[in-house]
Amino acid sequence: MRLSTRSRYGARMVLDLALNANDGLIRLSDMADRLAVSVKYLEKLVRELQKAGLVVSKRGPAGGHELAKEPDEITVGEVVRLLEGEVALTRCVEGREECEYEASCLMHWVWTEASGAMFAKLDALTFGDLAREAKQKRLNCDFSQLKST
Amino acid sequence: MRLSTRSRYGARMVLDLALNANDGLIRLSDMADRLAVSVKYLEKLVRELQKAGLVVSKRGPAGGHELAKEPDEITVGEVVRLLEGEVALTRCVEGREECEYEASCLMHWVWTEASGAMFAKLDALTFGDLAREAKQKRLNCDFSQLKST
DNA sequence: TCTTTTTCCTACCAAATGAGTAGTAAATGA
DNA sequence: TCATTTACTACTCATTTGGTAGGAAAAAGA
Repeated sequence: MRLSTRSRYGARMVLDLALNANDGLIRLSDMADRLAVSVKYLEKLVRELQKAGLVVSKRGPAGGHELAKEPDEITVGEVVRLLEGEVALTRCVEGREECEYEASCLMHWVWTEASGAMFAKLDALTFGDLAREAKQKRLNCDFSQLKST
Repeated sequence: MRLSTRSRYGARMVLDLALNANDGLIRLSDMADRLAVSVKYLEKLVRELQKAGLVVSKRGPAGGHELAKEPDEITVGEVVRLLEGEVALTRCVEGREECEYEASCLMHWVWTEASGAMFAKLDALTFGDLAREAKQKRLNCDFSQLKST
């Protein structure tokens, strides 16, 4: 029951874009530096954010990426749901696949409740909130120094 | 971010033991029938419940398993934590491994909050609660019929 | 004591998933 | 045209998950 690196890096990336929103388009190579994640991997993730309409990108020199919406309009839950392949605690809760046991299955209800509680938290939190928090606490959210240690 | 079958089957098993507590020792083969899971796999899981002091077992004819505590004293969270290898959303939150980024990492806090919310639910729910609920709703929690369909 | 029934234990295995890389094509600005 | 940057496809490799196999040890009854 681990969040995949996809969500974690993806969330870091959206936060990075939110924090650096004033600098215009952000290059992946810069983000890769700050986030301590390979360019190639971020590339993969950013395209998903893009397809979901969270990020817009531009190619060529002076190209890069930026958020397509206000940070306050992007929730953490949204990003996690997007990048995390399997978003519910159990397959049956997700509703993709039907659960033959559902009717007689009490546990089904338990898992639904539990993942509901988690997403309630994540959905209530926007990247605007996080960006403000980071600024207030003077967190630069730059992992590049720490990388070597 | 999926619960493994270990937790799910494990929780089903504890619930089964709670529901059939009056029948004395429960054999794995019976549970395997009701839960629609192989004996071999349950065997593996029950031993972990046992080592954690949730279940006591006896060998030989008329042997079997039973809960070592009252169902009301076993929470769902406890069982999940036990059987789920990785219990926090991220490795760093779990605290096993130290997170070099922790200090400057806002996301760290987010994941902590989210998994906290989930476990708050799971920890608040005992198998006693579930057993009463099942009885009240007349759920027998027997998956054996459904298996074939 | 012998047999049967049950749990206990150690390996092993196959498929899926996760995490990431390689290589190339397509824009774009100078 | 050339350097730079994203876009895309395909592949790889290690780890995890979800089991299975085969037997050993205990216990109860005949």
